[in-house]
Amino acid sequence: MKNLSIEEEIKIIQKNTVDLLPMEELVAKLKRSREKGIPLRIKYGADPSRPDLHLGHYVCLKKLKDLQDLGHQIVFIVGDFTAMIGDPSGKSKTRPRLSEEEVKEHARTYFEQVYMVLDPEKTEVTYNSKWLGALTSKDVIELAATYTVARMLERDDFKMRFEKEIPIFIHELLYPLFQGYDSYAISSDIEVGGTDQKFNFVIARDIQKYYGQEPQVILTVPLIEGTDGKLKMSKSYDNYIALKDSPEDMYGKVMSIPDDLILKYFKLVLYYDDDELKKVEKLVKENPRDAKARLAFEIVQLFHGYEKAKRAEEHFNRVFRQKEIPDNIPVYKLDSEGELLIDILYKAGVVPSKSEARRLIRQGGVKINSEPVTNETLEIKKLSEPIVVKVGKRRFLKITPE
RNA sequence: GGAGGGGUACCCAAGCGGCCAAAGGGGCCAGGCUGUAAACCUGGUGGCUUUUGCCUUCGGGGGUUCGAAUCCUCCCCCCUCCA
Repeated sequence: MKNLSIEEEIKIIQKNTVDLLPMEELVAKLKRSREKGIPLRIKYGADPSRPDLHLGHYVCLKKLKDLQDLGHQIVFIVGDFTAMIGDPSGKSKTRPRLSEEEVKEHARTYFEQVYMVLDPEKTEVTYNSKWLGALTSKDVIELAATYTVARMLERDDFKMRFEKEIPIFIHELLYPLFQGYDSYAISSDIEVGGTDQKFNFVIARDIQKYYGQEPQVILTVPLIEGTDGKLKMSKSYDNYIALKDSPEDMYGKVMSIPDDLILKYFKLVLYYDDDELKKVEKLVKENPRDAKARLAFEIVQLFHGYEKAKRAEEHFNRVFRQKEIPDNIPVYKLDSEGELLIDILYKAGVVPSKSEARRLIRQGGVKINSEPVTNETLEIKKLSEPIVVKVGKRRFLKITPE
């Protein structure tokens, strides 16, 4: 990697980014890094409020991996202090603040997932409570004096909330400043994040300058839409594909994305280059379903390996294309007295309430051995052999005689 | 500190004494058509109950009333303008 030209290195860094600026500063940093043999410090801040990392995070992690492979130093900041504030970025609401215990717990599971992509040996990890917790009121006031309210309110999400008369709390205005202070605290050379972070990154530059430090370069990666194809992938929209999803779930979720997202996923998740993308584009036009199946396979393979991807694919074809029954389904042992079907579904946790079970039956969404159930009050009595109940498209329950 | 507007189900939003488990839209779920795509059509969307029905819900507490999301009162919260 060391014998790349700066142009080549920049090309790698630039791949799949939205912003990479200012370019001159990046060039200067890279040059100096080479001359002095000191890697650049790459900041990645994580708010440990949601331990489930998804493909949206992956796009970012992959970029960090590029930089790590180029020999730069990833500095991973767990925002344990800022998590107690709640990042207002892209939010329409104030985020709940986390307790210290929650943060610690979340941070642990966070790393498990991060190290699916990054090399733990080469990743520096730190917590921002280390320096933010040490600031005195006087320090905080000094920090707050670096920015004006008007500039802070220029931000899209604040502006939107302001216009829609949704509350903005003072602590939320402080958030970008603290995040900027993080950059100063670790001497960040480049900060990496989604495009929704751009504003925070820009503020960080000002703060670094204020404290007499060379400002960081800003690198943003695109946000990807979730399985609904509309909103950005996020746990709160429940449209995410988690890195920890089972191979089967992951495969199925990819298959449910809208067609016009296929190419984007190939590009951002699988990192296809332009030539490869052209071929995929052709396939998408000719046969979108196959293109998506390939996408699903390759994404599962990326996180779970070939064998499991293969199995996930077979599972999908069997259950959803041939409408057969999957092999691993929950089992419910029937009471010897016999029980109402709705009670069984409720007790087995297949439906959240008995009313829900009733509704589903009424609408033909419940099948026993492929036959729709029409009787809401169907009672399951002694069985000579197990029966399989299908609820909706993907919920199954096997009921066995005692 | 003053004046005004507002808080309704997952979200937006109507209702402003009984016909309100609460219009409409979005989302979501199920069915149809499909490729677990999109679009479209149909139905559903608090809980319990076989139907009747019962219970809990309209920021929170008290009250008026045969009866309250709707009226009164106190409290909490949000927004706007003025200071």
